[in-house]
Amino acid sequence: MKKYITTPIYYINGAPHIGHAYTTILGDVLKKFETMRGTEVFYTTGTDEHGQKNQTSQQESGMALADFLKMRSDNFRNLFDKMDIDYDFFVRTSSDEHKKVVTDALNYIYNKGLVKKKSYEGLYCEGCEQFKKPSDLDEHGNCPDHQKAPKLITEENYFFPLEEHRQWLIDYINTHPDWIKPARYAKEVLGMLKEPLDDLCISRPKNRVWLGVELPFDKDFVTYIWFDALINYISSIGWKSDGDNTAFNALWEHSTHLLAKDILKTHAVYWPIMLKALGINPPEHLIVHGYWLGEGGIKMSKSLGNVVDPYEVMDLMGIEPLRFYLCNAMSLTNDSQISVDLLKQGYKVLANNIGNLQMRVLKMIAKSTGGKVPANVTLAAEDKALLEGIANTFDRIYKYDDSSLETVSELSNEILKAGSDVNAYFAANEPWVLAKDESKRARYEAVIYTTLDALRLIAAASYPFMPTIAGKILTSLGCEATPAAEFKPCALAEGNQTVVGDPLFPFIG
RNA sequence: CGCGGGGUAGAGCAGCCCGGUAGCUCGUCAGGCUCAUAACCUGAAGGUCGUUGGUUCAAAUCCUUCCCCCGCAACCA
Repeated sequence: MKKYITTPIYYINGAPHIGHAYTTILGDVLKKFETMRGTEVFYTTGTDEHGQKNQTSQQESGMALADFLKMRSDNFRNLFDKMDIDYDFFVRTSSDEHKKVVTDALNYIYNKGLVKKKSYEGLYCEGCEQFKKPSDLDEHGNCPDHQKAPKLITEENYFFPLEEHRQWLIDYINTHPDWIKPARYAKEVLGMLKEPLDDLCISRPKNRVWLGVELPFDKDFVTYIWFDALINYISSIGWKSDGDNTAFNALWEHSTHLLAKDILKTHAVYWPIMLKALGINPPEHLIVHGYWLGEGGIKMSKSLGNVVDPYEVMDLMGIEPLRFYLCNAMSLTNDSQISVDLLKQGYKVLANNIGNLQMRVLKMIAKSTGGKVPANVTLAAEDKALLEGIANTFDRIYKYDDSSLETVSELSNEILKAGSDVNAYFAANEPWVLAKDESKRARYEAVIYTTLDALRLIAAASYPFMPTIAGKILTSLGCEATPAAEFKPCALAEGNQTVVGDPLFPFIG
């Protein structure tokens, strides 16, 4: 089996922020988790480069269109590269390959008679360059952002009816309780489906918006940006409107879209209905997460000074501790707070629990045995219980049927708990006292072996979050740097040469 | 009554579905240890679990009243 994991494609009319970083990191962690347990993963991310705002920004920039789009897209790609994201494909909606699939998909539904043209009358705010609903306006009927009355305009557009599929979608959600995770977001979608669905407007007249995919059946229009953007999930893995889709189907069958809650409706309502029209099943899972809020639990904003910049915090603590922190701290059901103080706090826990544990045991053994892992040790019941407890916990998590937000959250928690347990074990057994008494040599070696083996298990379990650091810990124990998802106690080879290196989590103040 | 989520020690969170001595991390204080990265271990202080009423032998947990915060309702992870 091969799995397909996607992030949303990011809208390039803005700088990458911690939320983009998080979603993309989450996908990478899931990919590494799956890969470790032997499941191949095709992981995609990319950029959404069409639409009115990009068009306006490009014009203001004075740059050539292709250069402008590449520059903006690279803002994202460079961040992901700096974060060592192991994506398999980076999709750009401005690419010919993607546009062809959008065109094919439009033709496909058009030829099936699923698109209708009608005139649309609405209140259009020229400042926002958007249609406004009456409920969007203030008490004077003005646009709240521009303090101006919107104009009533009429324009022809192409529409894709959704309402006839509403009951099907409700039934689908009710019969597939794992489709949208966590479950609270499935509830939210069911709420959206209580009211009839308006037809989805899938076109924009070129005189307003020209940056997009031209409609194949009417050259005066481009495709609505969301219709275009969602298609990336199938264009990235080679869907064809006519032709052999064997490879596509195999991958699509185990597909997971990661997304934040703000784009739930597009992914859980529009997208499955679009797919249905194309004769494609819904993706296997939607994994939805909340927002990162700034200090005080309020939205990040530059004026409040509570923005957490991904580059800044990466420079502060390193990408891998940041990955661990974000996966550990994101709430399963709520928005989560993030600040430099909280990040430092999370880093400190990692450094003290795991970094310090590695250092204390390695330095001790370097003095007593020249760094060799003790051989022929006899473990006490307490030693075995500790190792079995840790191994069984990780083994259980790594054998879950699915991997999701809950999985990475539980795994990260158990890693920290194991670190605490081993530190407590180490202190309780006082190997530094045992070392001074030659008659207690056997016990000393058993305690050291147990601690080293526990550290091995913890490092292996940490691999999806911190591949390089986990690899360094494993190498320092004389093990392979790339672990498999096998969590057996007492599997550390006796006689391995251990090496004391530099601190893996240096003090950051 | 538009939909959904939240309100638990100074801070950040878990527990709530399947009622039964209120838990974790950070911070604070005291003690211990000295192998180790301003580290580690142990203990303590600190919460009437937003509010009202109810069900129950028993409610953070179930039902109910009200208050507050946040998100969504064609920008944005």
